[in-house]
Amino acid sequence: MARTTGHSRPVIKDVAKLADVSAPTVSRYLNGTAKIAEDKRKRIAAAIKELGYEPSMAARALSNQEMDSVVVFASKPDEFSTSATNHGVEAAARKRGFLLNIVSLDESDIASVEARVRMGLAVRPAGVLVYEYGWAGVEALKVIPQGIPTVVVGGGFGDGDYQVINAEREGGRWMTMHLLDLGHKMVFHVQWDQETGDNSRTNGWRDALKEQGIDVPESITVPVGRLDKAVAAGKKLGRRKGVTAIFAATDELAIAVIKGLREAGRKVPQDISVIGFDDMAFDALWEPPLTSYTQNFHEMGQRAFRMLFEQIQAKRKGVDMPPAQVEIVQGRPCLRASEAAC
Amino acid sequence: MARTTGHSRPVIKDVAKLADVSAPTVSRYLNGTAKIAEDKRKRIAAAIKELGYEPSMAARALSNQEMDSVVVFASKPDEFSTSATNHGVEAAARKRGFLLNIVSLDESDIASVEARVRMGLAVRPAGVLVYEYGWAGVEALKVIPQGIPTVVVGGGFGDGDYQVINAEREGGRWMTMHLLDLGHKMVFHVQWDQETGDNSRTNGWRDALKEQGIDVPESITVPVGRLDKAVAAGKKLGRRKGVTAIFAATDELAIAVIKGLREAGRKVPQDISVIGFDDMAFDALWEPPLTSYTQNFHEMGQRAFRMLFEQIQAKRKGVDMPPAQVEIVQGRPCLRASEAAC
DNA sequence: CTGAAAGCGCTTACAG
DNA sequence: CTGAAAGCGCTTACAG
Repeated sequence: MARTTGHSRPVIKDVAKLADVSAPTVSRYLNGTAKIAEDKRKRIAAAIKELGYEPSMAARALSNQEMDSVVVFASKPDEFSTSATNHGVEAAARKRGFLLNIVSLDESDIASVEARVRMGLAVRPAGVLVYEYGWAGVEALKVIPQGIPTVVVGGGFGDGDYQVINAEREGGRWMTMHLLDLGHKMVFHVQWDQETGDNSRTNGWRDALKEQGIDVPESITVPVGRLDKAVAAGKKLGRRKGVTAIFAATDELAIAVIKGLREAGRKVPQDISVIGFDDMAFDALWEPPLTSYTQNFHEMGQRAFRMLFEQIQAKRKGVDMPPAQVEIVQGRPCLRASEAAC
Repeated sequence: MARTTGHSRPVIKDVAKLADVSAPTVSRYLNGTAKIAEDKRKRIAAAIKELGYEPSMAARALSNQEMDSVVVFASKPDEFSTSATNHGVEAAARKRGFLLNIVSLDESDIASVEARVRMGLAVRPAGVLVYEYGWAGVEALKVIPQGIPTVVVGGGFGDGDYQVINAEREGGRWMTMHLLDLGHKMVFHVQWDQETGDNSRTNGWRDALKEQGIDVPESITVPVGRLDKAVAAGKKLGRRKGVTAIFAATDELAIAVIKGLREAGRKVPQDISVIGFDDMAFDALWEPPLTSYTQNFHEMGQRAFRMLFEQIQAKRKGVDMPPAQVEIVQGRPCLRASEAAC
């Protein structure tokens, strides 16, 4: 024998003995994998309760060849979108008795992405969720072996067979259209200078303009994180003729642009309307209160888990995988007071 | 036999066979638990590499009676403090080959806290971290059995044998002192109407005032989340004689107070200085740029894991637990332009 | 509906 | 330094 046993926590055998049945029967009871005689059911239930028995996930995992858990590979761990999505995933997973492992993919070169994926997979999770908010998610997808249930969260269309994405492009279109409806003849767009996917708010801006037969100008790009440059861009816009409406790709950008506009002597929203995107906590307190668009990351997380769970169940039952699907989670405009009719 | 084997992933036996040694030898190699002849080491290393072998954490956990993982019980999953701390924990855990499980404790009644703790413990994690930013953390602590390595994160002094907390009280003292140093004779304090622990910024405010021999007034409380009430409180303060400096317990509160002050016709910082706490993303963009105080949650998370890991190692080696300890993580003032000399 | 047996992939006391 | 054996706590094919 390896070491002394001295159970501190009850194991299935203890339950079986107390209920006067065999361990497999307890197992079947627990997993609903066979019918159990009513009297035995009762005795088992009572024994579990009396002992405070909780099955060992490790033992179960060893037997099942996989854990009742899912791992999320998160490309931008410090962002609100990530933590809100995580929370949604966790809530949905918990209902199914699944545990959540988080492994972050930030700040990593490609080699390290692979190492982290291997590490996350070492527990043999039943499935994985990859957040494709950043490039690291894309890399992770490449090294995750086939056959393990996967859903891609937050990418563009076509990045995976199973995806849940937010209606970002639609949101951008909506916001732009809103400005157009207010009578503005043109809406300018300021964005960070980084690649955006197909499903981007920026493309939504283009969609709206095209829909109205307006020639789409170049968007104004600002080096990532350089708020001062965004202020400068705002100032420049403020001096330019014919600028009456601006859709900023993020609230931060909107605020910086407003600052620049003021430096150029323009008033918001009287002279120029400015709206943002993301609905950050401070928007309502801003002067003027900033109109924005909110995305429902918590909902995304929940749906992503459910989509993953369907695959997991199909795999466990040995039936066909559900058909490929992409779910789109709607967001919602938050109208405040930073825009006005033209 | 239970089911057909058909190894998709290599197991220790495969490595052993390829390296022409026994499985226990591979195990000892992997865990450094015995000396291995040099030639065998080489063969084993080569075999592992060739096969792309990764030990099964589940099997290991079953044998070791515990998993190489830690679980965090997070009382306020949606807050920045939580996700930043998580990230720090995860980074430190990863270096030790430990996985992180997150179980959130929000929105739960007491009964559900207990169920979640049981669930989190079902994997037999090597240790647990409980975030005591909210009451749920306190409850969780009550139901976590003795003997499992635990560290309390973000509570007050004395909430556990092992704690890491931020220098919040000291931060509050520092901020208040800063205002006093600028020549203000009194500093008022606005806070949310919720219980704050011993280690609170509010107590730091009291500390500073007392230190300077100033009678400590009642702090001004605002119902949680009611920003409009905070604006009203600011307005009231603006009309009151002799108010020259306000330390708001959070940046949101500071901004709302400033709004109220302006409604009362006062200028910030010319007439009245206002500073916040937490250093939120928008502070620098505010008008005026808001002076605040930043806490290092990422660092807290890292230290918390390391403190936990020491206990885990002690327990595994069977040596004495490290002495009880509380580590304090320093924050840092972020001086901007919302305060001025009196 | 139910039990005895074997197996999941590791680790460790035991005996060289 | 190293191997054969037994055990960790479950699950499942097999045979009633």
